[in-house]
Amino acid sequence: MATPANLSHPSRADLTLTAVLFALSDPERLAIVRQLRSGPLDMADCSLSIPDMPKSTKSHLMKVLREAGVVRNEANGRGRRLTLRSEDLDARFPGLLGAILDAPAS
Amino acid sequence: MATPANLSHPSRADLTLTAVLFALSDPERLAIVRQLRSGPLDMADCSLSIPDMPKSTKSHLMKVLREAGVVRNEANGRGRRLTLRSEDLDARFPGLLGAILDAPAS
DNA sequence: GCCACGGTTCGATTTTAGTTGAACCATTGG
DNA sequence: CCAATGGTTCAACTAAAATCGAACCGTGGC
Repeated sequence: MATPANLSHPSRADLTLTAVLFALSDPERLAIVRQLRSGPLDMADCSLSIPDMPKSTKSHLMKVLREAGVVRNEANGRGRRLTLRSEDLDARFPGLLGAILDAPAS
Repeated sequence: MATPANLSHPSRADLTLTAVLFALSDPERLAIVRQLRSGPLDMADCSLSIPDMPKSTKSHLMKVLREAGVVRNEANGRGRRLTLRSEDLDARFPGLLGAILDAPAS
């Protein structure tokens, strides 16, 4: 199951535009999402701009993305598998995720 | 010219995705932008969810939108004319504005 | 010219978000 | 079973954003 307690994810119907926009308005979080575009990734494998970021900070970034419904975070062995919730996002906000991910990386 | 000093607007090339997303991640600001979709509006005419909001607060909302490059704010008589910078946004982030404005109002 | 109107700006305060160490928890490897 | 790995959670702190009154500024009406 999960490492410590199962993490809660909002259902598709509960996604709100403003929460999604907010989650993606941080460069670090956006960079994470960009990495997930090509498929799920183990959390340990997703690289950050600050390589020696404390794990609690990294975990917090993931929490914001998860609570906004952008990312699914499930246990996988002793680590965590991160998945972009593209289908849910596309269903509720058509074209949004694509437009954001296609935008210049800046 | 302007009412008090000319307001500065970022040029198209200086727009950043994260600043735009942040500006639109607030429900009040997003509501303003939705009103501007059908054309420019005098600031006094754009309604807010809180009708008796202090003018300094309203002005601050506009500032965030302006500094992110979402809205142009120019003097017009003794008031202010607000314009959505759709062309600039579309040029730099194709599809983004449309996807956001087409999303459910929530 | 003067005053009311619509807005911006400043500064102080409150609110919200980010950061991080420490404690804790499952899982896997040995 | 034990220790290391990979992550979450909590609490305390710092940083950033929102709020709003007061002072101020152009413009237009009179």
